[in-house]
Amino acid sequence: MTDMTLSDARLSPEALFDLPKPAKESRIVVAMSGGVDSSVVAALAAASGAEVIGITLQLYDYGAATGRKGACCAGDDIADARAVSDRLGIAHYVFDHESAFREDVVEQFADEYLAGRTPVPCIRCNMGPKFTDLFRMARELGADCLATGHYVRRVMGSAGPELHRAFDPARDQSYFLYGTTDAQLEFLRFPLGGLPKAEVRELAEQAGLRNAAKPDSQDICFVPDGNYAGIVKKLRPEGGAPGAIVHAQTGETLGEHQGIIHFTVGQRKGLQIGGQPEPLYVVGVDAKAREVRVGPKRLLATSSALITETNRIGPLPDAPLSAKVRSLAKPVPITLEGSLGDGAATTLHFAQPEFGVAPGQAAVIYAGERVVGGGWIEETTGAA
RNA sequence: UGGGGUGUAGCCAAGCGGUAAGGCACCGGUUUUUGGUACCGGCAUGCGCAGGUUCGAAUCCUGCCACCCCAG
Repeated sequence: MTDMTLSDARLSPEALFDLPKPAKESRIVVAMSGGVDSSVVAALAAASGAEVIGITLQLYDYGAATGRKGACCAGDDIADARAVSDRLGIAHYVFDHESAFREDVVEQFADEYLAGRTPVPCIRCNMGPKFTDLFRMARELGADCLATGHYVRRVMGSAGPELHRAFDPARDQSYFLYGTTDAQLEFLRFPLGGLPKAEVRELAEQAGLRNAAKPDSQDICFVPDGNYAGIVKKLRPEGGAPGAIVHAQTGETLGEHQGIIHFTVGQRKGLQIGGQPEPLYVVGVDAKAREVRVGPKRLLATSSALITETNRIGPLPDAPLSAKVRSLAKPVPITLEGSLGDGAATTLHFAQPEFGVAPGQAAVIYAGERVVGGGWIEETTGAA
């Protein structure tokens, strides 16, 4: 780690970009958010000798998010991406994708909450603006590949490229990329998937990037100060309509809430119901009745989940499968009932009861380190 | 009106003369490119009010107040 430089063997163009022709004859488009990670990707690409074009998408009105630290793709971030590109001597384009992002990601985000579900905007964003729009632009620019700063690995298998979890499990972002299609994966490169974060920061410093010490992004990029409900209510005021908090077993009304958009299955905090012998968790959200159903933790136990709009990456292996139903979780053993991919609906059975499985979230399916695919959680069945 | 009971933090609640358990809620922190979860920490100079007994009272005594139940 101490002797690391941009000419390190592990950081060779072959290892990082797997180009179809010599680097000197290649053109790499880098998706630059303005953060450290994608900046380092740009630096690595530039060091490979290839022609590099950085692209930054402006996804939302950053005026609204001014002063926010750790946001991606806006304001200072765009300036950072530009400054990094200048320093590296690469071309850099900024495209205004605000309206598309608003339609594909933000509006849907709000609608999901209104329907009593819990969306994952980062996945929608990857499926739409990042891997569809950016993908097309890179193609149009005659690029040989599109490189991003995601912490996942693209590994060549016998049947083509596979998507694998990051080398650094603490950084793995595969949960957010299950929707990647085979065609996209063919063209995509994830140079950081094999590196620990600390090393990436070191590379940023060595390259003299001004955002080397920039905080990691977190929360939702278009939500200033983490108050997602505020955004939803701004877009859909009806989301703040009050309703009852009802005990799922006794039917007793325990309290009132200020809008179902504030709640998600598995949530414990914010119910403001005291005097209970054990904590209460949200076990269901009834959007029609504007009712939040609560109960003890054991009511969260789920034995299976119906997932829809499934995607499969590469062939389904003959190997034990596991799944993550949230970003921060260890994959748990599962079996599938039904086919995976091409948008089919499939039922996923947990070997052991899983707690806090929320409709609207993604279930991402793994075979060991490999991401096999996934889908949106439509409904769940209690283990009781 | 008579008889009985209860009043301890936002809520539930232990304590029964030795200097305020615990749970829920709430707040803060850690973790984290979704929402959450989990973990750690904080949270009554005070026990309905006013007197009294005692070295010492939430705990004993007296009075008052409030609420609940039964009776009529």
